Amino acid sequence: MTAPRWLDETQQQAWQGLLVILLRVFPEVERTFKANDLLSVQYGILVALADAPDHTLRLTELADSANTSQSRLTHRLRNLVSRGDIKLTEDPQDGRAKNATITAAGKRRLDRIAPIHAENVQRLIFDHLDTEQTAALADALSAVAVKACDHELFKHST
Amino acid sequence: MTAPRWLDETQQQAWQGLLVILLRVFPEVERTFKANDLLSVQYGILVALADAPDHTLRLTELADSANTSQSRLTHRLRNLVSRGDIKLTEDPQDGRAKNATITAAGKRRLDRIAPIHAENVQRLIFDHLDTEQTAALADALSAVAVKACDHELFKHST
DNA sequence: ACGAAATGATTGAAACGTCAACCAGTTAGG
DNA sequence: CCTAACTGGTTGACGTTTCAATCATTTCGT
Repeated sequence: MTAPRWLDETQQQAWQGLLVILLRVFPEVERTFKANDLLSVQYGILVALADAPDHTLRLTELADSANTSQSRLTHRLRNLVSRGDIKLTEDPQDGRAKNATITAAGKRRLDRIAPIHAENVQRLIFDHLDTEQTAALADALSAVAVKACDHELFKHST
Repeated sequence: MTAPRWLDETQQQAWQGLLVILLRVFPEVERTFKANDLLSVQYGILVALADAPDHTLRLTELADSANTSQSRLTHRLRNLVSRGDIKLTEDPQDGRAKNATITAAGKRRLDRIAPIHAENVQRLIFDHLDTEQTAALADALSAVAVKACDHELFKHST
């Protein structure tokens, strides 16, 4: 085994910032969603479908778009389907697969909540950053995000 | 009501990055903690105590240091105490309050896991950023974090 | 074509987080 | 003093997340 790669001071500051956002900011965002009978994950699901061609996505693709596990998707889909925000249809090509489609009602709910959510994010995050900081943040975070979506990364390295 | 403050393209990119980190990277970090009989929240608790003068903190301060609610702290403290990583003592000054102290065993567990965690964070986050990006990230995130810890922010504005 | 492996999706149990209600001890007002 | 309001902390119930096990369907190897 080699020497531990400790975080330097700057890295610690960045990591601590992420922790604060995870543990303080996101829960606040979640509370707003809950006040509108939604979870942030469900919001992500609705957004992914609204942006998809034909308002439809195979469940596996949907899970990937919404950054969730399949099982979490199944669980969260339950209420959305029973409530009529999303419709499920079996894929004619592949007997295992299902397609999810956002309904008009689902689209309406999304449109109602989206501006509230946007305001929330502005208030909690971007109101405290100038243009340069925001650009730098987008640059750094998307670099990390791109790699995180390369699933290779998660097959523990040697 | 006024016009919605939609996120511009850069802001969306930044926000999407945060979501990927929340929904993909943090769970991966959490799995590593779990493999060592710990939750990330508990790790935060142990770190806060290890860094505190006398290895001791009042529970309210501990909750704040670890970015958790009091009730979550209580719940997560249970195992840590019963397992001997932390000791609770009643405050002599204030009959309501309690102090938490990290024990030698707790410190040992922390020291065992810290390097694994550091390696994980490097691999998942900082290995994909150069020095400038890391500095910019630290700058922006800590600006957001500082504000998030001003609790005023969370008393929904008018 | 036939069985084995892989894929798409669901299930259920156990652990976790949240929230509101609560208890106990302390502070402050009259 | 005595009670009301407040603070520190705990509890329990409910909904969510995770994880491993499962089922059905499709693909692959030979």
